[in-house]
Amino acid sequence: MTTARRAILKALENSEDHPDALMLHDRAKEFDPTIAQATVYRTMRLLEQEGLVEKHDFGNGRARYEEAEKEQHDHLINLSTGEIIEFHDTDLEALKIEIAKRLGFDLKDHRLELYGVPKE
Amino acid sequence: MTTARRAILKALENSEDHPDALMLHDRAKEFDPTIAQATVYRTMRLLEQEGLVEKHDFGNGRARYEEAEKEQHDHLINLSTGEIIEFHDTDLEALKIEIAKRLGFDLKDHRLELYGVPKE
DNA sequence: ATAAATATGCGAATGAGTTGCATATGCAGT
DNA sequence: ACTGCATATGCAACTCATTCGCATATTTAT
Repeated sequence: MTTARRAILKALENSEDHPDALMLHDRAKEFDPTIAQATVYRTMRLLEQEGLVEKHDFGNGRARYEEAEKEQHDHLINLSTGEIIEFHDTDLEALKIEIAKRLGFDLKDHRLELYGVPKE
Repeated sequence: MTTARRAILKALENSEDHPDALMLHDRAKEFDPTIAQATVYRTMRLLEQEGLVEKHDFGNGRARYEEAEKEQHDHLINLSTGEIIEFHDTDLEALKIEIAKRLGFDLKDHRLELYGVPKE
């Protein structure tokens, strides 16, 4: 547990917005001004492997991260603002498992993103 | 309509396996041996913009393509083999739209991939 | 406190995809 | 078919996110 890692973890805890590696680097600098980009990348990879963090690709070139804790959820991206909204739907979860089963598979993972614009 | 583009289109028609740009380049060489990578990339971008092709990211670094025609479908990736299976589920479609609506959005696009291993 | 193990910073390397530019090609209009 | 011009191509150089090598610094086990 190093200064750099503590800085990254704090930056992550303070972030509610699915930050990317660059944002995390900036935010972590507040707690460890000398932290390097490479360290952020290395640490995020580690955290992801440990299952403490989830990595997402919302299609903007950079990977985005969030703490892996809360109940399973999916994301809706507001195409007008880029805002990311989390949602959870039990029917949807069940349906995903059911579809995989129907195709002869055990569902191990999945990725669902909805892209939408605000109504009217 | 150039030789290079015809080659790429033929390569694409002959491909049932969601090829990436490298695979398409190789396959297009059969019809135009001097075709360049850059041309494949440029053409795929064009085809995607024209809506003739869909670009997917199945999480292996390279974008994968398929002709945009058939009815809307999602993908299940067999984690054991890398094979990509297409499926369509009406309930799922309806549910996605319904969830977006519930959150106050009109669904414009979505991305769903299931990752699974063969049962038992 | 010391040594062995691990993490860091830096800059260089990677790899997918893009781009600048000079040349080649497709496509009118004749 | 022929000329002109717009567009596409090949090539090599470039971008940008991410990774890596390595010498040094920090942790952790002893």
